[in-house]
Amino acid sequence: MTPAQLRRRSRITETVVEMLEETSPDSIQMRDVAERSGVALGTLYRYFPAKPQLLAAAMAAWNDRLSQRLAAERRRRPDRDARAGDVVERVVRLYVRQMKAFQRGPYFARLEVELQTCRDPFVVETLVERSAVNRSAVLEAMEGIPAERARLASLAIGSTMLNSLVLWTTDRIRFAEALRNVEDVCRLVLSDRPASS
Amino acid sequence: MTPAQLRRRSRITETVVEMLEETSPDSIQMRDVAERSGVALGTLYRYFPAKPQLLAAAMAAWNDRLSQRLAAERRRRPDRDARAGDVVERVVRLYVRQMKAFQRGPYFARLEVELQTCRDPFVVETLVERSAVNRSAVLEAMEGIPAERARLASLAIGSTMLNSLVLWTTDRIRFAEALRNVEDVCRLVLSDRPASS
DNA sequence: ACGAATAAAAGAACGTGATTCTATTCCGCT
DNA sequence: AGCGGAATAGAATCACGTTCTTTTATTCGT
Repeated sequence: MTPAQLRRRSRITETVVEMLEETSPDSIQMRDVAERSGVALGTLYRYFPAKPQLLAAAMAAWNDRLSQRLAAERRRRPDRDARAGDVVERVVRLYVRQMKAFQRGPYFARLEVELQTCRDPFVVETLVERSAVNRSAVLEAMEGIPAERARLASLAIGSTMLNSLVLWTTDRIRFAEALRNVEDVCRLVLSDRPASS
Repeated sequence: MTPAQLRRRSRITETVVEMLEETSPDSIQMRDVAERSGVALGTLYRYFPAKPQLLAAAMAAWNDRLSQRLAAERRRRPDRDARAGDVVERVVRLYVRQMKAFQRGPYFARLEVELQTCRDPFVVETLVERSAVNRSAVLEAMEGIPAERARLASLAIGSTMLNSLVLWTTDRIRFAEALRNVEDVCRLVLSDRPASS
């Protein structure tokens, strides 16, 4: 892929990211994406053979942007590092950060849900990659917890986060409740609790 | 609603349930539903103003059928009652049963996921109703656990179940793993565990 | 620097499936 | 009998993703 092509490609995904800041994934049309990113419809389809793949790529771009911001933040304030504080605190911080990002970009939350439930193999592939990256961050924050238990805990927390996003984006709960769900489940699965709490 | 209309309505939903036994929700077409249930397309739309509502109604019908079967089973084998065994056992039994039902009807699993992420207010309404019914069954099985903790536990387990269904239906894990996820999370959130497990 | 190849542009055309509309016929009721 | 609300049958509409066609740049090997 030539540099010009890479530029074109990322111009497209950036356009979609911009659009997702103000509209929902399913009201974004391929035509509009092509137009707004100054590319012909055929070209758009050369780069992204189907809409879900385009959206998945945009989601990945958004994610990368956030990771970079996170890394920069860490350099500035090492006290918020994934190693600061006790396990529960660290993990909560990690997930709360993700939730807050979704709060700022509700259409990204919808998209996340849509992609998670998407059967397109290409999309699944990008999901698997993203979850691998994510897993390592979570396991880092859970350092000190036995592997099997960490796996289960992150499954439970991740599932709760996704479910809370679903409930939030379908107006069944408010964002504050969604956030609290995630925090509470973190504590539930991570804290050693006395035999009768 | 006249009895004839009730009959017509349930003939439609039964047709959809039948179809869901062999095809995925999105390859079910409104035309076919109308035809197979011996009703005109316009009539179908009179009863169900949009496809998701029809699917939601079918899901509800399937659910009811299962609950009835469950109730019958209980009458026959009281040892499997929601009150038999310790808490963990009871809750596990409850969720495993649901998972197995989805295993038998994989397209219902897909539909469940699709409905959960659906924004149509009518669909959300039926979901809320179903979750209320479900909540009471879960709380019954969790008798003896403090209310707040029970709420959290069922949130975590329910979320894990949904997420596992998603992972399964998108071929990211096998059914056995999905099942194990749910069981393991049940144990994780329900058992009192020693301070260093 | 020249002529294939390959990529991009521009936009028309296609296809699918949900939804809506129209004209007609049927039923239950008084 | 006769009125009004269902139901029928099926055509018509519509939105959008996807594909195709034609024309115009680029790229690249030599």
